[in-house]
Amino acid sequence: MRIATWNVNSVTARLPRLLDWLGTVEPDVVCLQEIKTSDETFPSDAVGALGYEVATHGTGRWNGVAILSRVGIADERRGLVDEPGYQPEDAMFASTEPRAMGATCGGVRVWTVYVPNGREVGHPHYEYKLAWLAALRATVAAELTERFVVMGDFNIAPTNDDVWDASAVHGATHISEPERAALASLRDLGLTDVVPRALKYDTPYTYWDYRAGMFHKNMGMRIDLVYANDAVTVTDAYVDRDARKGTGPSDHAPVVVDIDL
DNA sequence: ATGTCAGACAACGTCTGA
Repeated sequence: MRIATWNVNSVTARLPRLLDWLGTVEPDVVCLQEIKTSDETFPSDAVGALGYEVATHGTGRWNGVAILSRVGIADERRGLVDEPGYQPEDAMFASTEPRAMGATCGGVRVWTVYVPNGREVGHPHYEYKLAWLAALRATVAAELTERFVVMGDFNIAPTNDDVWDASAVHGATHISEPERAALASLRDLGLTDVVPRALKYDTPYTYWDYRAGMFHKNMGMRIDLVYANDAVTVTDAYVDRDARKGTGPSDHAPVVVDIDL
């Protein structure tokens, strides 16, 4: 079975590329992030024409996740256990955002996650990020089944080797010790970081900023991660760097993983 | 590194977020 994760940075803007990519790579299950559509406006018909069932968790302008599957979708669950919300300074209340959902596809319990960015270390959004990761851990702990995979845009580079230049990263988010400790805490549940092959260079980065020619200089980060338990046997994993090339790409490349059941 | 995107709102530019 082939599973994949991709932050598409708007499924509407990316639809032609997404459809081409589905036809070429032929994944069985795809976790999407930053769909930036509501459940009602997700292009389910276009994706469905390729044989995929769709489950979405989106509200519109920002965030949003989805699972596409051609091996069935059951037991959908949206949101985390006691999920924290974000409260901007000018807001009266904190509100939760559509950043996580799970479903059982082809005998594997699959979660797609879009971890909050954090903005800057010490920013309220950074505290939100850490609280959100704690809720993710609690959710995963309660959800662990025989075959389990959580994948998505974690907005954390697990080690300094996963960043082109650790000293240049924005506001030191993505590389801070508390963020990395949150990843380690997830692994402590029995999950393994499935590190993909790079298709070019020796660095399996998954994200390159749109600006300043970062992609062509290979100044990127590995922040799109696949965490699987031991019941999942990985036979191959790669970053589909080709999907970051050309006209109108997302700023993230997909991670594609082949597993034996 | 801060050079690009995307979406919403009401435009034909400005804001927010990444």
